[in-house]
Amino acid sequence: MAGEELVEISLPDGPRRKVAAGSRAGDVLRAWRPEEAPRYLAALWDGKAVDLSAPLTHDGRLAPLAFGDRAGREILEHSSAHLVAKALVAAIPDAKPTHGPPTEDGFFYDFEVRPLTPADLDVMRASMQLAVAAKEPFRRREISKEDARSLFASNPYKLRYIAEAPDGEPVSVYDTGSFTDLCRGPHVPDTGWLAGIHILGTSAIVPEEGGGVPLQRVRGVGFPSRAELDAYLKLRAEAEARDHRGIGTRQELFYFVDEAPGCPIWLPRGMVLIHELERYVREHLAASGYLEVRTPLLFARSVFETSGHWDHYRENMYVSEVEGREFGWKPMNCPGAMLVFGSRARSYRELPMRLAEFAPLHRFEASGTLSGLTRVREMVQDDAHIFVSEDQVEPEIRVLLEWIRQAFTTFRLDWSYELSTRPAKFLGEVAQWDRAEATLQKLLDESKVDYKVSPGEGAFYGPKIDIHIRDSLGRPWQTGTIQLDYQLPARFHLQYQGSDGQLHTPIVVHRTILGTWERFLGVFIEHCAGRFPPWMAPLQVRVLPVTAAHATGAQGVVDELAAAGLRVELSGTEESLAKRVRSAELDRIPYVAVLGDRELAEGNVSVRIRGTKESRSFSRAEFLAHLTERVRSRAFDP
RNA sequence: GCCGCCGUAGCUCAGUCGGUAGAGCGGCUGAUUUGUAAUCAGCAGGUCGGGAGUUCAAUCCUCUCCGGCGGCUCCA
Repeated sequence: MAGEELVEISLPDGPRRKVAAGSRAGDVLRAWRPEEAPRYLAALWDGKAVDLSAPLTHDGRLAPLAFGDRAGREILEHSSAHLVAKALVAAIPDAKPTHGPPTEDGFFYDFEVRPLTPADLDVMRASMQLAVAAKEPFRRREISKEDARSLFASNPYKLRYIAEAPDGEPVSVYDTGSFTDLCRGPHVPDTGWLAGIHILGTSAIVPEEGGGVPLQRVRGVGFPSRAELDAYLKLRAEAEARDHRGIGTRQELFYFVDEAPGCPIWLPRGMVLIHELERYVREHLAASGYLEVRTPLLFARSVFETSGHWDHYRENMYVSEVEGREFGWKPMNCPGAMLVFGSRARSYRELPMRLAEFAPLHRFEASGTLSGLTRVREMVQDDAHIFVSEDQVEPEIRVLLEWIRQAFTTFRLDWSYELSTRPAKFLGEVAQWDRAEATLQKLLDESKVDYKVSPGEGAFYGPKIDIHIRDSLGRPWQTGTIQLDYQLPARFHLQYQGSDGQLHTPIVVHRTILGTWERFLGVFIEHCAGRFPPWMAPLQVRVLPVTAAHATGAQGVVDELAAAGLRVELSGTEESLAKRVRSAELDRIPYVAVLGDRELAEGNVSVRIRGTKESRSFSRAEFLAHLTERVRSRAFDP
């Protein structure tokens, strides 16, 4: 071994080291920063993630990866998936592992195996903990494709991956104790790194390709330590406490009955939320040249045949038969808007013609997809259809993008954009689609926002820009949408007379801003944890007289605030003040005003503002001014 | 729709290894008149999601239907 070759390794921030060729990445990193090395779980070698045990055989750049790095986290999640596979195969030997990638916030591993029971998971958890304690190394081996084929002879999924690997090159496998998995790697050094592994659940999935054999997916998260897992589980439990379904019940906003699955029953307090959203949107409509219409909920089948819904959306529609004639419950407002535009001759002077409609829509969503308010069968959109000429498309959409920005900022939501393009089932011509997609893309680029492109996800009549917001558990939901449609106006034979005297077909921009009241509120309730901004709060002020002797004086304050249009109520005095304060706090009421001898003598109110423990003294006039300002400005916090 | 789990009082949940059920909160009544997150006492609420089967007996076991939850797929 004398006279061994040296290779030059460049480390982050510049230092270079000459080390023996074949030195392990982990050893070089440890020599470089011994105190931080225990956090390193893998390495980047010339930009490619490798095991710490990877030999460095040529000159190159080396950098450490820790759990805090995106790539490092993915390696740990992926290694956790391996540990799940090891545990599951140990528990159920004929299980066939398929693949187990990291995801945005964890990992999953899919298996061809009988449905898993909670007892299976208990067995797996115990076996995983044993493996963690044993610190079993992830040992990489490179073997020929032939050897791999015989090793995985009983697993068609692995055989397919082997077949897809380049010929003539070895494939890598990793041994973890007695378990061997085909895998490109890299992995954490040993299972001791997976002390924070946790199975979140299992579900059946139908693989995209393959012969329709359902697979069982085990989902989980991995952390380098138990403490980090506990912190994650605590955050998750807090997120679950914000679940809009629980808040809806506790605050009596809405509920569901078995007899109307997917159709929320809105209670008086929930209706306040809807009315405030409507008011908010209508203010914008009034300021932006919209006209509001109302069109039928039921249309004869022929209308939907014209619109294309009958061919393209029928499986999601409710249909009724009356006097032998088929009617469809509208799943969208577009057909009605088309009829309104076509109800008489139109001039270019009427464009852009912006028709808004807040009508109940019915969509038959598959039973398994329903989910509280976020996925329902009866919904109301803040919908509008804007009829424009070709040169009005871009300015109109620019205004919409700006309105979306403003609206979601008001609600302090994080939103993201998605550009969805031509689906497999589509109307019209490819060239027109391409042009429409290019227009939307250009406008998004121009507004300098990040967006994701989702090929094939467009509506059947046109491409769209969708807005997504996330619920408390991080699940994304589509809300606002801007859809560019060259198809429906033509199908409805809509025309307007241009300044050139010729007849032209208008283009339609379908758009919602908040999406549907239902889904928007579902997500927003979780976002604000039921602590609604004062302008939305079902009850804005509760006035608490200290004793019955103060009730009359308190009523005066209630009357004063109510006269100013505020939602205010007087509490009884049957319960202790402390109890009533607590109740108001639990009801998430933004302002609690206490009136006793002191306040009545001085003409003040003691106000407890939601989110603060101490009360603040206001004169009555100050309190009213404060409230009306917060409400009028639609401030997020009281 | 698919897979798994779940369904007990208005809400949150306990319980019965098969012998028709209990708590807390909420509600009602009474006493207390209260100074910023729970005053005390009493009372009323349930054919244990629906139906069928097994059994002397089913809320509990089996089947089925309905609904919910987590995923898959789909979507505002």
